[in-house]
Amino acid sequence: MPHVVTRFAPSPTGFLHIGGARTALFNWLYAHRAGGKMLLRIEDTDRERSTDAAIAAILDGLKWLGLDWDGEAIHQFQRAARHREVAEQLLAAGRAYYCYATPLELDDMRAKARAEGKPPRYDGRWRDRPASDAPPGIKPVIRLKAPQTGETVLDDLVQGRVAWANENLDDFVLLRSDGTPTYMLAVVVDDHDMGVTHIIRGDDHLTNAARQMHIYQALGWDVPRMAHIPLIHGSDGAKLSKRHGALGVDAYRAMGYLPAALRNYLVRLGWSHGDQEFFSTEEMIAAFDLAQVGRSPARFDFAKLENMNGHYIRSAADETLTDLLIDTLPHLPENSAFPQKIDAAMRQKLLAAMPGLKERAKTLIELRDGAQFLFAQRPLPLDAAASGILDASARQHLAELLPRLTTLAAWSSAATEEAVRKYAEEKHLKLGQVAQPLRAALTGRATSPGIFDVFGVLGRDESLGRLADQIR
RNA sequence: GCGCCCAUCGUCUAGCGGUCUAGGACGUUGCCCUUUCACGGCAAAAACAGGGGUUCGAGUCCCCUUGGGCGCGCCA
Repeated sequence: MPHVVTRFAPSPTGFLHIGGARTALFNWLYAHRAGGKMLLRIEDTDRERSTDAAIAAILDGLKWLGLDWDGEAIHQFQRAARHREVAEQLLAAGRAYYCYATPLELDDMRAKARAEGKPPRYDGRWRDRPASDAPPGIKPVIRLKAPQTGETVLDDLVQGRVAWANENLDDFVLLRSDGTPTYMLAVVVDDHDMGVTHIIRGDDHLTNAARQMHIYQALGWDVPRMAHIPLIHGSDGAKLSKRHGALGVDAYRAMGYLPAALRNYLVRLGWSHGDQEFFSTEEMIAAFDLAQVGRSPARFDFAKLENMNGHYIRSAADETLTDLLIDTLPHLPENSAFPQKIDAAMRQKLLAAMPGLKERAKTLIELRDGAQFLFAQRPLPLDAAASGILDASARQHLAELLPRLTTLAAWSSAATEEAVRKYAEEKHLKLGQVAQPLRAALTGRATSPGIFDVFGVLGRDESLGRLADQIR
C-alpha cells in the first residue's frame, strides 16, 4: 500500500463535536489501515475565536476516544511566516496580485452580482492593473490569479468526480491586508509541507476544494487525494444542534457512553461493511475503506448509540468495567447517594456485583445507579415502589425468613436461595411473592440484580441487618 | 439567487442490471423465558420520493421534478 499521511485539522473555536470526532476517526482508521500516519493540526489562525481551553478540550476528547496522532500537534498560527512567504512567492511568479478594493466596494460587488443572478464573487478589478495604480494609504490584500475559463475537476474518494466551471469561482484572498494568511492558503501550504497524502474532511469543505486546487496548481504542487465525507445531521434532518447531539465528546463521556461504543456507533454512521454492526478496533481498522463511505448525510440517533453502549457494557470484562466506572465517576453528573470516592473494599464489592449489574445498564450512569444499593447506609431509604411492596404481609414474610437466614451455616447465594425457595414452597407462595419483599428491603428498590446475588454481594451481616431494619 | 452534493423501512444501512415476493441492525408491537428489571429467544408491522427515458429486464444507468444539505467573507 502506498505511503499514507492523513491529518485531522480542527479549529479551536469550541469543543470537539461529534462530527469532528467522526472525521478524526475516519482519518485515524484510514491511516492505520495503510500503516501510515495521522497528523494533528490546530487551525488557530482566527485569533479572535481560538482559545487554549478549546485546544485542551479537543485534545482531551481525542485522547478519550482513543484516537492518537503522530508527532507533535502543529499550530497553524505559528506557521504564518511560511504562509506569507508562499503568498509572496506566488506574487513574484505572477500567479497572485495585490488588490486594493475596499470592504464597501466588495459589498457592492456582491450585491450587484446577486441581483444579476450570478454567484457573488470578486470581479477581478485589480487582476491586471499596474502597481502604479495603487491608491495611497490602503493596505492591499493578495489575491490568487485563478483560472477564469475551463473547469476544475476533483476525483474525490467519496464523492466521485466533481466538477466546477472556473467562471463560477473567483480570485479569492490569500493574504489579508494585515499580512496574515487566510484559511485557504494556510491549509494548502500546511498540508503540502506536512506531507499530507490524503485529506479526509467534512463535505462542507467540498467547494473549498476547488479553490485549494487552484492554489496547488499555481504553486506546481501535487494535489493530495481528497475524501469529503457527508455531515452528520440531527434527528430532525436539519443541522446538528445542541439539542440533538452537537455536543462536545466530553458530554458523551458525562452521559456514560464508552469510548469504544461511541467509536463503533460513529464508524457505522455513513460507513458500512455488509451487515456487520459491531467492530473491535482491529476489525474496524482492517475493514475500513473510503470506497464504502456513503454520500448521503446520516442522522444522529441516540437510541442506537445507547443500544450499542449497552452491548459494550455487557460484554466488557468485570475488572475493566469496574475500573472504567470508577475512573469516570468524576465526569458523571453528581449523585449524592453514590460515593465519589471508591476505596479498595468498595471496589471489591462493586467488582463482585458487576456481573449482575452490567446486564442491566446501558450507560455508566445507569450502572452507577444500579450499584447504589451496595453503598447505601442503614436504615435504607426506600423508593416509592419499594415501600409499596413492603406492606404488612410482606414484612411478615421477612420476619419469618430472618431466623431461617440467620441460622444458615454458610452464607452464599446458593445457601440463601435454598432457604428462600424452601420457605416459599412451604407457604405455597410463588417465589416472586417473597423475592420482591426481600429485594425492597435489601436494595430499597423494586428492581435490582438477582436477589440471591444481592445476598451474596452484600454479605451476611449487612443482609440480615437490612432485613431486620424492615421488620421491627 | 448562483454553484455543488444527496435521496431504500421512523433511524443507521445492505443492494454495485436479472439471485429483490428488497436483507440486517436500532426503535416499535406481540409472544416466550423469568424472583424484579434487564438480557436472551421467536414473531410482526415498516422502505426503493414522483415522473419520464435506456434496456429483453431498473432499487440499481440517464434526464426532469420535488424534497433535504453544504458553500458562496480580509471565518475556519
